[in-house]
Amino acid sequence: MRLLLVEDEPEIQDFLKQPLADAGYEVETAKDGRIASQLASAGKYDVLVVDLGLPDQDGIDLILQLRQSGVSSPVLILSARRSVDDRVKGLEQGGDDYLTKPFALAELLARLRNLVRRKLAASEEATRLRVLDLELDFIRRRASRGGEVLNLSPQEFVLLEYLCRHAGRVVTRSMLLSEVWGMRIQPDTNVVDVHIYRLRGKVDTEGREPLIKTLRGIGYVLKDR
Amino acid sequence: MRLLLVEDEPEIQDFLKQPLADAGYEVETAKDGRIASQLASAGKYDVLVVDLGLPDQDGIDLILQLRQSGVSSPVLILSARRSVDDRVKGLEQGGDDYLTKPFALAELLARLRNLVRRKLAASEEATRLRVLDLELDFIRRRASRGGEVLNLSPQEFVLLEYLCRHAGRVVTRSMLLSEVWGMRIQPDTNVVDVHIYRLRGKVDTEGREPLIKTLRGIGYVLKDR
DNA sequence: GACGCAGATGACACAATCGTCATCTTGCAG
DNA sequence: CTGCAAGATGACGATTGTGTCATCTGCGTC
Repeated sequence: MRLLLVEDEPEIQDFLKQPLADAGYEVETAKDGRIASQLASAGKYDVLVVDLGLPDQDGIDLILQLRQSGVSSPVLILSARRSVDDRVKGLEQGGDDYLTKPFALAELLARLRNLVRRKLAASEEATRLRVLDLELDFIRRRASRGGEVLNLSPQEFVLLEYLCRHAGRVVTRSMLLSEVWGMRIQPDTNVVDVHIYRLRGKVDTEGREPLIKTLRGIGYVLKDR
Repeated sequence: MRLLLVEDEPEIQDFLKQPLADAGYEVETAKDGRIASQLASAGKYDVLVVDLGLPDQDGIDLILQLRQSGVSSPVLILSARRSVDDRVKGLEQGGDDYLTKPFALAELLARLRNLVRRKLAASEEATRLRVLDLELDFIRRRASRGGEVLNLSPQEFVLLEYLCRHAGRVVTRSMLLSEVWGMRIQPDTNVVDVHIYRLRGKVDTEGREPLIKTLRGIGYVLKDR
């Protein structure tokens, strides 16, 4: 994890640098806003620690400026300003967390870990979907069951995605036709049946518990437990 | 935004409920761990506010339990326990933020907004990619330029994705062959050239500034500014 | 300015995907 | 138990996607 520490006081820098490194961060430091801007725009940091009291610029302005130029890494603000107003302002203007000095090192570390963890978790959640032993990866457009990759056609993947997003709930033919196939009007067709059939051939292979259930006269359900 | 407030003291509940509603949250409340578990597992909340001092269960245990059962919404801990140890423990065991009582309403609101905003931003970032006026949507597998949707084949999409993820940097043929086509050994082929050609026909259409540049003898670059 | 080669382009063939249809199977009502 | 209708299955043809090859173009060198 790459971390940018923006802090002008050498004592605090020294106080933080080693423990942060011990905690597994690759730490780089900037002692004023100008340097921080340069570093942050160039390198990709996983998290930033910003002291508000900088010699050349207000820390809040620095953060606003970074956000403007597309830096979206989480920012933890470190500040001697303890008032509610200051805290609220910091949190609203692009800071993701706010810690007042004096602070406990352990708490700083815990909060940093959290910022990073939250971001990873959110990405993970947005790009993957799991239903029982079924797993969809939307970035790679790959599905797997029990760890084994399924060789799905594009359409099959979309169909399975829809089923997974509605796992445990009934899905009718007309829902599928309009949502997956984008057919407003629904002519006499059995595309859905055929695709479900093909999908079953790949997902519910012999020896596995069948996940795609038929509800006669209604539609289909994907088992979710 | 749906918010679950887990708090046993009626005064604090009352104190918070209206302001939270005013801030735009649909608030539901639980006065002990059991009720909170039920509600949280059933409904999808965008954020949880949990008081640690519950009558039937320690709040930390509740959070651990929720995480276990797959609830991944961000949690803000509210607590009278002010020690560093308590705060660190709360933050490490599944809490995403920790506010000690007494607290300022404005700060609670600011921190809540932050939790939600962060999560949305991270999802957004993970599922979309923008390079100049080019935009890729990985969930829908759609690319657009200047708002206009491009009709790309699967392979073309993957190629464009690779170019975008390396925008501004040189991409050689052999990089593309191994990363996009998965070819370890690289026979004499011009697939890359052909696909770049086809991609250009859709991305760099007439009247637009060409984004896919050729570096003779080296490879290609996607312009990023 | 001519030449040579990297890259662009156009045409083709093969492969994968997708929707339709005809037929078979099976759950269920009577 | 029987018959029917919903759904499953198998096969086919149209369409689209993808890689190869032959040829053309134009950049950079001499």
